[in-house]
Amino acid sequence: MTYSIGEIAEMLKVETSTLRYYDQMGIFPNVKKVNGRRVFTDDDFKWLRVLRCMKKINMPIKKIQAYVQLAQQGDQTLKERYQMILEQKNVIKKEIEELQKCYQEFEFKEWYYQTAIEAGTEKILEEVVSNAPTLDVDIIPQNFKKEGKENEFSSRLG
Amino acid sequence: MTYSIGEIAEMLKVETSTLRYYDQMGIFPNVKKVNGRRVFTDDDFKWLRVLRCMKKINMPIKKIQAYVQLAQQGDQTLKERYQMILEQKNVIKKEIEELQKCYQEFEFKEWYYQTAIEAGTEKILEEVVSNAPTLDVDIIPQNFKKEGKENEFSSRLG
DNA sequence: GCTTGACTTAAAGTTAACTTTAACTTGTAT
DNA sequence: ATACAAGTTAAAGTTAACTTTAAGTCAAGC
Repeated sequence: MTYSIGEIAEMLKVETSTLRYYDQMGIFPNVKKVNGRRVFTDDDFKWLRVLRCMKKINMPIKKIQAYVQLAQQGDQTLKERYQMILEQKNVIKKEIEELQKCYQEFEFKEWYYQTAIEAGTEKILEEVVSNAPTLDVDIIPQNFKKEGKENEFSSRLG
Repeated sequence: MTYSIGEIAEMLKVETSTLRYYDQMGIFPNVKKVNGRRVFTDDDFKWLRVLRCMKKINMPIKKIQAYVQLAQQGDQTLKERYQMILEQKNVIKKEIEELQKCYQEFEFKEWYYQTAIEAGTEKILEEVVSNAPTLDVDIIPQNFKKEGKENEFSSRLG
C-alpha cells in the first residue's frame, strides 16, 4: 500500500507543508518520488508514528535528524541509537511524572474554585491556601539548561 | 518573606529576563516595586508555581494572561476561571495518556535495539516489526487545530 | 567617593518550527 | 483538449517565546 503526501497529511492531521518541511530536513530518507511526487509506503508510515512520539516529547528536529542519519548508516550505529532511545524513554518518564504533579495542582485548583463558587467569594480561602495540598508538590525546574546543582531553596516552599 | 528577581530566578531555574518578560506580558499583576525594583512575596511565588504548571502543558502566554486578567476582576469571574481550570486539567489528562502511549512505543524500540544488538544486525527484525506491539498504539492527531472529524484512516494502521 | 554587582527599561535580535507565496507540473474527469 | 485538483520547488514570511543589548540607577563595601 502506498500513500500520497495529502493522504498521509490527512491521516496524521498535519499540513502537507509540514511533511515537506520534514522531508527537507532529511527526516524521510526512504520516501521515493514517482514523477516528482512523494510516495509514502506503510514502512514510511510506521516511521511517522515514531516521529510523532519524538515530536510529542519536544525532541528537536535536529536531534531527530541525527537519529535518522544514524539509522541510515546501518548496523554499526545500533548501540548509539539504542542509547538515544533509552535517553528519550527516560525523558518521557520524567515528563509524565511532572505532568502528574501538575495534574494534582489543577485538582487542587478545581476544589478551590468549587469551594469559592459555593461560598460566592474567594476570600474564604485565603487561609486555606497557605496550608493547601499544592504545597506538597515539589518544585522541579522547568528549565533544564542550568542542570547540575540542586535547588537549595526547595525548603522555603512550605 | 520577600525575594528579588534574581532569587526567584535562581529558585525556579529560569533567567531573570524571562521573569521580566512575563511581567511585561502582565502575568505578575501583584508584584510591587521598591525603588524601581521588583519585590516578590510568598504569594507571588505560589502563583509562579501554578504558572509553571500552565507553561508545562504549553498553555500560551496570552491564555495565561487572560486567566490573570480574570483573577484581577475578582469574584465575578470565579465560574469562568473554574471552567478554564477544568479545561486545562483535561488537557493534562489527555497529554499524560498520549505520553503513556509514546512510552510504550519507546519500550518497544528498546526491545527492538536490544534484540538487534544481540543479533548484531537489524535485518532479523524485519518480519517481527510488521507484527510489533507498537501497532496497537492508537494514532492520535498531534495537531489539534483541525478538530472535529474523526480519523477515518485509523483502521488502516493494523 | 568610587567601584561593583544586581537591578531597571526599551528596543532590537534570535531561534525553531512551521506556513505562505509564486510559479510551475502532472493526473484525472468531463 | 481543457479544466481542475493536487502535487512540486525555492524563497520569503510568520509566530511565540524568549534573549541580548545598551544605557542607565541604586545600595553596599572598601
